[in-house]
Amino acid sequence: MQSRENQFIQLRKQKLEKLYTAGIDPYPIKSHRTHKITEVLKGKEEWVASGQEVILAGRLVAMRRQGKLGFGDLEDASGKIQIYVAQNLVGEENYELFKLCDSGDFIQAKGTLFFTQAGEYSLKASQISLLAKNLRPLPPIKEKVIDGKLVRYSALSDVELRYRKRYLDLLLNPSHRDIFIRRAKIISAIRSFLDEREFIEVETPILQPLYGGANARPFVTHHNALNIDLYLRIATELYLKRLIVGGFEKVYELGKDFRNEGMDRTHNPEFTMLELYEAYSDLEGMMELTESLLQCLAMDVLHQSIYRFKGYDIDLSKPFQRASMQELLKEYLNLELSEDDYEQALAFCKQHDIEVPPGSKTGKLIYLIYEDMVEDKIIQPTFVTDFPKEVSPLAKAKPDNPFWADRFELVVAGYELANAFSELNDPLEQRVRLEAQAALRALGDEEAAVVDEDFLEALEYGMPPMGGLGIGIDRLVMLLTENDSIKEVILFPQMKPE
RNA sequence: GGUCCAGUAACUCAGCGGUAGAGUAUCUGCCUUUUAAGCAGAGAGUCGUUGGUUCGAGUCCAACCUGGAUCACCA
Repeated sequence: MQSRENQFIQLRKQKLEKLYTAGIDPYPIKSHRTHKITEVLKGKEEWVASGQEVILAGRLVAMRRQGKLGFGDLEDASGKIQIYVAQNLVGEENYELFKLCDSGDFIQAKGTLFFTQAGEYSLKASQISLLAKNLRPLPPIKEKVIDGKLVRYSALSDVELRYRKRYLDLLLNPSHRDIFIRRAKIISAIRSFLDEREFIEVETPILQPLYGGANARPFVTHHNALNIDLYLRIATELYLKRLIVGGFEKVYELGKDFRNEGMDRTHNPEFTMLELYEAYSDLEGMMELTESLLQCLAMDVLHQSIYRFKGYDIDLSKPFQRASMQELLKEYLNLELSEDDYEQALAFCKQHDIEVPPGSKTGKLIYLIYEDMVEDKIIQPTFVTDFPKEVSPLAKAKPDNPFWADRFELVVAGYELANAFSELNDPLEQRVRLEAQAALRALGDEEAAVVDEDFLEALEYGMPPMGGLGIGIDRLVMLLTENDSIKEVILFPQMKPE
């Protein structure tokens, strides 16, 4: 007994045979499109009046045949139009071809534009031809425009199927296509913004002999010719800084990082990061840059600076609020902690079931409390400043109190969107910090950083003072497309094998 | 990893102890201005998997698989 699906496919294959018998190539090498559909959708009356013949091509997404005439909906990437195919216009032979067409086929239709009796703007075909036969029926989608709103009577909504066979999702759910179009616009706008400010886009190794620049467990792979293990990068930071040592003043990289950790609504094992470094700038400069960038994205992509996300009105017009971590603990938890309050901080963690990794000192505890109990409550764009130095091994300490690092994270709608600091350029101090991380590793913290001697050597040659900024692009896209799952903004999210 | 929810026809779902259902899709017939086309008819499901309870299991129970939500860790 054949599966139902195979029976569907068998039927289509029988049609293929009929096409071959009729001497029709179901997969011809050339198409002859003269216009994109969107082009004929502009100036409809003029097209109709001119009687100009056009050839449109696309996927047949719906068929309404009735006797010796029929209608179909033809869709290309630019739009959708109805085609009208009548036997007395295309001829008996060509009409037989139309009868062998299924929804899902790619076809091209030659003809002129007109309005049907029902008033729908359509292509009146003088000839149709097949461009690519569909063998596997698409899930049926019925839709109708009521009061200007598109009503769908059924849709591909199975989340797993949507992610595993993303092409079907994109094909059948046009609004999901729009998410990725917007993603592309965001990335393109970021590039323009940085290019205009004279940043140089660079590419640094994804395969690295040592990993660094963040706290995370890496993926390990093996290079056969060198017979060494290599790590997939967890961040681009240490290589970009080497470039500043090498004389570049403004660099950025937009690319994938890889972290061997859990997956959930906000984490995919590979994700897209923007990192940039600007010599002679500082934290203030990074704030200005971040504000301007987000403002620019809001206007270029959203065309407005205030928009709804998860029921909140998010206002991306600058300047953003600023608050130190200490101030936020006071504001949200009525908790006053400073560098000497280890016991108090520890007690608070225990009281609120916050897991404390071995080797944690006061700074780590303050950071844990903030992350656990404050971060997700911050809705409007806020620069959270003054992170404990203990959790910022690559950032400069604040001159007035070296317990704190000159660092900020930008939090929007409870998400950490950007992370920036005045980059540590003192090679001896950097060594001490990395060795402290190594000590944490020895205590069992698998995410603590490793000591990168080559990086330290580069710093010894001298690196100017500078500001650095990292922005998680997937989360940014989530925010600007109003999605709260990272899988919705990644075309092919990581899934368990079937 | 913990907890909760879900998996029935190609799609969306109903059925929750007694012979597997609907709409759409598909196939056949009719139909020259339809548009969720229409009318008439037909075919189509190991009811996620494996066990168990029962005279009898999509239906109850258990385990497992897959996914989603949520909590814990991280961007």
